[in-house]
Amino acid sequence: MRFRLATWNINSVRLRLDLVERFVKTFKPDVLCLQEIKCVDESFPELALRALGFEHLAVAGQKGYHGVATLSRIPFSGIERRDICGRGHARHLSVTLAHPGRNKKPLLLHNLYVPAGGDVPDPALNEKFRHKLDFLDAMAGWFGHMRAKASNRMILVGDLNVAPLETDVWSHKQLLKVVSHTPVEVEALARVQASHDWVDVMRRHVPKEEKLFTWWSYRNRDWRVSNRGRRLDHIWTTPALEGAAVSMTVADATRDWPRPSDHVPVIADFEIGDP
DNA sequence: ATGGTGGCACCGCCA
Repeated sequence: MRFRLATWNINSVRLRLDLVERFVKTFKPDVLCLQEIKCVDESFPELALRALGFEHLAVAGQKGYHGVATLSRIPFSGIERRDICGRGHARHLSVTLAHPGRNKKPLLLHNLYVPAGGDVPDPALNEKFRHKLDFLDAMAGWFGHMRAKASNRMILVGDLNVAPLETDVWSHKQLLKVVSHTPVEVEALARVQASHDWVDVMRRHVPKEEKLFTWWSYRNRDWRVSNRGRRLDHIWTTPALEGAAVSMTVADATRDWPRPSDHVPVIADFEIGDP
């Protein structure tokens, strides 16, 4: 089973439908996970995306904010939306990809949008930061609980809104007190990662000494020159799929397309064996 | 030390 998987925080799917079309025609993903679609299910541009070849769609929308969607050329079953922190936000969607192989072991794909967390990195002063930490803890608890079960073939993608490594930000020192790179968030994300022994696919392909970003603020005029980026978007797999991601690309060319998202897509090619 | 931009819904919130 071979397929190309992409994840992209699109920052309004309706406004940037043309960018999605251009991305799909250029990079030809088989499965595309979107975050921040910013629309309710009813106004999701399903027909236009079906026309691009994605016959299988799962949408978890919400009015105005957040929202995730998973589009696929590969059939899937078992769509699940999970309200991870109990606030009614649409921040998670998982689908079970059908495996054409003989053993048909399920492959569970999680699409996540972790709360950004506001500006003040203090849970006592900033409820949004509190929510972010709670959300990450809930993720760790949930995946830790799942660990006992048979779900050993999972992929997790999305905007996790945390840049864990020093080289995941343009300046480790200058961002230590900036939400997305504070030690308390990095530790919380590390607990999520440890909860199911998740493998950081992007860093299996790019050494941790090298800078690697997926997001550049709209406030930086010349984003490529100043290069004040962060790696907020991630692709993880369970250890059973370690090595299945044979290549990885950050499609940063999209950041120069007209009216871009502030995030760029991350792409991984998977080759998954039968058992 | 500050402010810089963008989307959606509504006269601010969230990123």
